[in-house]
Amino acid sequence: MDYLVKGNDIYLKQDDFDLEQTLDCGQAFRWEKDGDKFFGKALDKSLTIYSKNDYFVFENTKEKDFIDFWVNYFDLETDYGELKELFSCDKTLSKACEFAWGIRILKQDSFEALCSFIISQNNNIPRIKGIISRMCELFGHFPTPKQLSEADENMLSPLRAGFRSKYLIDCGKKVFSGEIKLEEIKTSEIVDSRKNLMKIKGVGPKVAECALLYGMYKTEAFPVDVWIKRVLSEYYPEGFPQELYKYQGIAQQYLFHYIRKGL
DNA sequence: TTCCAGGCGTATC
DNA sequence: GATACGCATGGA
Repeated sequence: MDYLVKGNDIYLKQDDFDLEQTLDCGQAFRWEKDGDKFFGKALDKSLTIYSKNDYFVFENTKEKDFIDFWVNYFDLETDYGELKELFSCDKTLSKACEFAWGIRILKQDSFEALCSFIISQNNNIPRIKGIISRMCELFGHFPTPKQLSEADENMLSPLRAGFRSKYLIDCGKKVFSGEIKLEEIKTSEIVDSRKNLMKIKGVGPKVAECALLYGMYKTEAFPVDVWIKRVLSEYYPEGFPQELYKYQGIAQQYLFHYIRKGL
């Protein structure tokens, strides 16, 4: 980890990292750009970050928070250069990685990722951000399982989440009661993890896959939405390369960004 | 006005 | 197991 402490800020040198690409590629929904700075939240933490010359500046950040939280959140200990090399064996992926060279997978909190992607269904990214923002405003922070379990649809009406409100409540109830144990799901075999997540109303194959990839860092989880469906039918009619299985979720993120913004 | 968005539950066969 | 349809909301 190549960083230094300067006043109240942390200066980090990091390859394969672009803020815009990482924070605005549809994996997290609580980051906003203001000029050249990004302001965002993850669980109860918040951060202002921007790039300056060869460095990423973590503004007003304690070294302890950087080490204990943000290093993991931004997945700084994974070598994305190595991953991109692995992906370069495939022509389409190679182009996607060239275009979206600075994407990293954010290691988000499991409950936050799960709720976020429940909200994402049949929805567009600006609206997903709006609903999550209003939800955090309503509760004062990202809601806990307990808080969602105690909510009712009327209480959640300010979110304008539509039919997804009842799904959020069911998710809160099942996680809070322990019927769904996210910590166990994190460490179990992915087949079992999927099966368990889908016991929650409003969690189907796509949402489960997103929760696994972004909230539990199962890099083989492969969310297929309308965009990835288009990529698969156009460029991978024979199926996705099996030799990339272990990291196909990360590959998917490069492809997702590429097809939406690069073509 | 109609279509679409990081889908899913339900009914029906 | 596959397919069809409705669903809340708001921007294009």
